[in-house]
Amino acid sequence: MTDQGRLDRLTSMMRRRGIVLPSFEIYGGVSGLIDYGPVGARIKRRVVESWVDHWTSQGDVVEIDSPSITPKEVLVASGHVGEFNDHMSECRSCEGVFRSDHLIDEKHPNPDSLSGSEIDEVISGNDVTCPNCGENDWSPARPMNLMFPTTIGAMRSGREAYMRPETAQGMFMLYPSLFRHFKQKLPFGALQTGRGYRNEISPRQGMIRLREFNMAELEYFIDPEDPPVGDLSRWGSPVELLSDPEGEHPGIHNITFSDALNSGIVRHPTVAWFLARTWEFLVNVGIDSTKIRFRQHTGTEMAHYASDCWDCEIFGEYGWVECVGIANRTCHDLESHEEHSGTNLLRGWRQYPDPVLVKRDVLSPNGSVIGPIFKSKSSAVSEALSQLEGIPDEMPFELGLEDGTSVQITSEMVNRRNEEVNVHGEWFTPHVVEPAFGIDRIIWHIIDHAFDESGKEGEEYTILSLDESVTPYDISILPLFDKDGMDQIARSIASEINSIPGIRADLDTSRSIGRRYARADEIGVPWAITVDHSSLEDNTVTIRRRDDQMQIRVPIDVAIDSLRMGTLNGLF
RNA sequence: GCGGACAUGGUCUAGUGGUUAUGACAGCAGGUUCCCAACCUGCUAACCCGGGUUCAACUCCCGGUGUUCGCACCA
Repeated sequence: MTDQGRLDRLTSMMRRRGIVLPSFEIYGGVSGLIDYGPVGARIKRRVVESWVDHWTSQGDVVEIDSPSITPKEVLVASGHVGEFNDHMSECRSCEGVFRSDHLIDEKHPNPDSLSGSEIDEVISGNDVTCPNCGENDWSPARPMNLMFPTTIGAMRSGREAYMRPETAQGMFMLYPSLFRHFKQKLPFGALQTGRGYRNEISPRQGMIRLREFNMAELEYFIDPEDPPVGDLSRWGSPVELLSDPEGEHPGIHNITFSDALNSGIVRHPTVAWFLARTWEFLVNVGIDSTKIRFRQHTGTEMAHYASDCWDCEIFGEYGWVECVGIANRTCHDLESHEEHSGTNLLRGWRQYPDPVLVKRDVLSPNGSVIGPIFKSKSSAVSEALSQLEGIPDEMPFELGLEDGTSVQITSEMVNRRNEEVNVHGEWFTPHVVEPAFGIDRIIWHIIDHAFDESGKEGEEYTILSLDESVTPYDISILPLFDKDGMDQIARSIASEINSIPGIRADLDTSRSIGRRYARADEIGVPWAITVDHSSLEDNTVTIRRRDDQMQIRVPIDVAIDSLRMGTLNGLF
């Protein structure tokens, strides 16, 4: 943590200037919910757009968009209903509340797997005392799910559902469509940005822990036997990696991504690629590269779905904060959804380099004999015959059926046949590498890192030195005086600039010019055009650069064209 | 969720059981000013919500909500 004053000034500024404010404030506010105001919403839009661009520019990643409301079955399969569901036990003596599984960690090999009543049995059978007051007087364990429950449809026929705790399930639901879209070839990825909902017990720290928050997640589907290996040599500078203290390379490493992979600190090549691309994104939107580090999860803190996980942490006013999680979710989700839904569409096809000729003996059922004998059971008999591994040498033999019963098969019922087939490939469940971004946390740190109070000529002065890709406005248009024709020129410049797609100008006409520069600097507007008396005579304006307050004079059309082309810096 | 502290214009704040509830900054209108929060005049704008005590509550009490600190929690 750094000095408290700066955090207060920063959050005050963000309220005052309409960046981020508490929601529903006239009704007292709700903790864990925030609004982006007129300035903040533009910053957020640009951060999200940069993020989507960053990943879709890879060419094998597409954007999708799916509902927040998610039927319960989906979240049962994903594990969120079960695992996401911590039990809490309350001490009747001191009213302390504790996670039940933590209380019985040492009394039971796998406390996570227990139901509420089983937990209570373990607690009462083991003389578990309250860590706070030492008493042993527990109320029954209560499940405390962090998801917001809701109902789809009205009345009793409604279907149980939850607000999604992550956007990732949307990508898994759409896997069959994505597989077709990518011509049935891995690897490919899909991403979406949107809201996620977690009913946090006690959200604190402003926009760091929210109950409704903006996520941006990418699911990258790969063949685990042929994981894509990106070119990591593009990133030459070392990055801070804190590897698993229980792993093979414990400790802090200052190392390039490429060396981290080669030395085995990062275990998976595709994960390494996403670490590097994540770092690149963060730096591109203005995160200070010296305040980024990656931390590998230990086995015990890993989410239920992940087999390997790195957090990207960013340092700011709240210390090191996890802003991105990069997880190798393996085949967990797709496999579980296949099982729960009964579909077989969540697979990838692995083509063999050369077809493999497979010879095998099969017993093909003779329907005209089997039918009359087994009647309603006959289709089960045929099915069992086709599943048979290893053909019995002697007839008759006992054939086990799926329902547990068995039947006598005689030689008249089957034809022994020698089958030869060319096998061209095989189905498998793809693995998933997932970078999951907390957009609100990233926006916080972008603004934190840009918030520069170093002052100007000894006076207090703040500049929000945002990267140009995420500023709320691209430029301010300032008539030196709001009269004498300067107002007219300023208005027409503003409207011409605003007609350029994706570029926004802010026209500010009130109070002194210095005050207006200060207002623009405070919210990070990188450029200002000032219309003055000379503009009336020769159609020139001055362009002011936020970061050094330098000014140059150019013709109006040069200013606008350079803004359009993004080449204003070249004029200085 | 527990315990403590706190809650006054947009922001930061002063203060009182009873008169018109401070001040600064920001904002608005006008004046002035030929480029970096200047100055002058005027203006807008607040006691978190609900109960209770009291002749009278922004002030005291209780509850709620929010903020914050510590504990717990953070998949």
